[in-house]
Amino acid sequence: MDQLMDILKRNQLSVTEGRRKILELFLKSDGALAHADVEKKIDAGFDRVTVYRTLQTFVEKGIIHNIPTTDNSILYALCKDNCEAGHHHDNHVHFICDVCDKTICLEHVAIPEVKLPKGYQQRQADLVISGVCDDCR
Amino acid sequence: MDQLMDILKRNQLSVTEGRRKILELFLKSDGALAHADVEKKIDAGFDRVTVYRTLQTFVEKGIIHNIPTTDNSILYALCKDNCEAGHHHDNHVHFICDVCDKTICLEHVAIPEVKLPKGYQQRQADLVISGVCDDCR
DNA sequence: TTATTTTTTGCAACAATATTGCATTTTCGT
DNA sequence: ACGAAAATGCAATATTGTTGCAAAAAATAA
Repeated sequence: MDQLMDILKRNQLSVTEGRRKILELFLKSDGALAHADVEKKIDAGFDRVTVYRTLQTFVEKGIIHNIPTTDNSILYALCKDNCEAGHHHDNHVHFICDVCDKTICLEHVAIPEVKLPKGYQQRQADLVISGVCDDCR
Repeated sequence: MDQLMDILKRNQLSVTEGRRKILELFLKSDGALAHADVEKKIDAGFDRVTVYRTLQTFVEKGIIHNIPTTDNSILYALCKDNCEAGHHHDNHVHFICDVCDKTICLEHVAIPEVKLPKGYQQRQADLVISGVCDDCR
């Protein structure tokens, strides 16, 4: 299980217990995670600040990316292709259930091209679909 | 200018100065507004709590809706068609500029249908495109 | 390995944002 | 105008995110 270390090394990050644990959490959880989720699901007692900084670092390095939400929370999800820092062309489609609040990533769905007004340059596109998931019907 | 009163009445809301002012603000500003924007742009000194509650009420009534963002802020925008409370089929496309942070609503762009997994029911779809706007190039 | 440098962490304090209860005020229907 | 219902303001509280700095851990060099 050196996948964790690989990812961290590749991104020139020191390998620490906190980073390993958080990264591991993302690797084994299919959905997206909010800051609060990360804090809860990690048994070890890491400081809130550490979690904030770790997530921030991961985003900067392009290990994870954040997903738009309509409530004021930030959801983070793993970048499957571990894209280069700075330019993530992750065109993700996410489904948020109104009932159970779970967010899942629809990986196989592609976002069609959208024609933007003149002069607008697209970097990233996120499609967020909300409704009721299969479990909550 | 009884458009304001009309909207409020239609949604069974008492007509108060705060609600009129806030609704007016949305009507005359083309883009989306955050809570902070609303507070700033209203000259009258309304309590923060009132603004929170008003925005919440407007969302519940379907007068405004909120736009997904990747930072942890909530953006509100007017529902053009003043849809029924509860079911807003507002499939909005929004563009967020990475530089100036402005959010604009691309009204003429439609979100194509997306095939969801079995049992999933779509209520709303939001496409958020980020990049650089024409002004910031 | 040990010593030195660099990075990360935890703590504490702080700042910003959002929520709740309750008394007062305003609006609405009669 | 009057009484009932709804909205507001205030204070207190909760939640969430940030910053500075000293201690601890990890990386680098010898």
